[in-house]
Amino acid sequence: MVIQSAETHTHTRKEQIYETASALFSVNGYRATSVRDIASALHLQGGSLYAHITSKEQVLWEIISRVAESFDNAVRPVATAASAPTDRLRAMVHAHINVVIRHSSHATVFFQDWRHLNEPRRVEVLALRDRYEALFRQVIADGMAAGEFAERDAPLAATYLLTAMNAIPGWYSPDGARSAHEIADDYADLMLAGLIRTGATEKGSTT
Amino acid sequence: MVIQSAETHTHTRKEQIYETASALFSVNGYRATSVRDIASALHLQGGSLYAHITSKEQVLWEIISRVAESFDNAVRPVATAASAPTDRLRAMVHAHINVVIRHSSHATVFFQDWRHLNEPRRVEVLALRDRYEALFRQVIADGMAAGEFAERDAPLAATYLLTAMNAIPGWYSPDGARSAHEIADDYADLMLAGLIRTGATEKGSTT
DNA sequence: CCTACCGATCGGTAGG
DNA sequence: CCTACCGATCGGTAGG
Repeated sequence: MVIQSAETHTHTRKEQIYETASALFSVNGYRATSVRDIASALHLQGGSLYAHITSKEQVLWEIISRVAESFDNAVRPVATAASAPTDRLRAMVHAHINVVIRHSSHATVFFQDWRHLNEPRRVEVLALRDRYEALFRQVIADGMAAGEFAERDAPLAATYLLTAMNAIPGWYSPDGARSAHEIADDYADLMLAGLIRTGATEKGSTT
Repeated sequence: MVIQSAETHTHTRKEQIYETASALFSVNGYRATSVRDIASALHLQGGSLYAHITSKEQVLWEIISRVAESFDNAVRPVATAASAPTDRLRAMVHAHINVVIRHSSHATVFFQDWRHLNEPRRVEVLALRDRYEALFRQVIADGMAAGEFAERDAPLAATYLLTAMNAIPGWYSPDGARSAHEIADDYADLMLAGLIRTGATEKGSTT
């Protein structure tokens, strides 16, 4: 076999189900996608899915928990690196946007359908999310403590940045004019300019 | 009768239905909210709603088209004012965030459930939205042409700002530490700092 | 993995 | 605005 599948672990049926479900959920939403929609996209009968899954909600959980882990794996290392806050934040923006675009449909399902998880999992994913977003709040707070960033509301700035990045799958097209890397650069520029101390050289800021 | 209703036009049954539906859609989503959920929140039987509405989707359309109009009414006047781009953009951010917070549930339904509109309306709301977002793209482009803002990707900057503002109902709480006005101020500051020409006084920018 | 089925619920209507 | 109902579809299961 010379040509490999474009997807990552699409060899097993289980993985195919997750990929197909993710694609359908991301476009139509979890509640508007039936188990039979997923099955027929795989040329299966409705009930046949249950040889591989235990419930529709378990599929949702699988999609969401996996992409949550991808975000953490990609961003936590650069967030906790030894470099300056400015450099760390720029690297985090690149890492986050990379995941958001590479796992576009999974990320969309995460952000749009987490409400439909049942109760132990719903609260768990919110905790994971908060723990992750704390990485951004922390770097911004670090930048202020180090004097690189002006003093302002760090959690609000983190939310501003994160919500803008998380909306990218809603409008991004791989055929569009801008690559993921260019978008990440622009977003980091816009954010950093808003944070960095003006008149950093301490001359010429006496307007 | 001394005490008035807290809601705006809650006198007619139709308006009560739209308000109730908006509250339920915004929390659980359009597809996860049944016509009977709306009815029972109003202490009615399921079928009784159809004395006032023609379909569930018409209710969705009413909610979405009205809040879309609210956005336009609030922002278009300040977007087309005679003032400088910097001042106009700041005023637009305030006006937009005001609508987003004052009509929180309607705005959430707009952003999260427009996909569930049927076809003539779905494309219509997308056109309205694009026409509206063009106001932001235009002011940013104006600011660049006037030399107030540095040259960059204006549509991308507009998307960055709009998506961040539109996510506010997802985390904002009226009991929280920050008022709508303070959030608008901070968001405008963060955005404008990212756009405005550095070293505007043309001295001290020779790093 | 299929056929055939389960009870529950969906949006909507008739007829008052 | 209610009672009673419609056909369609839902997530999930039995038994092979």
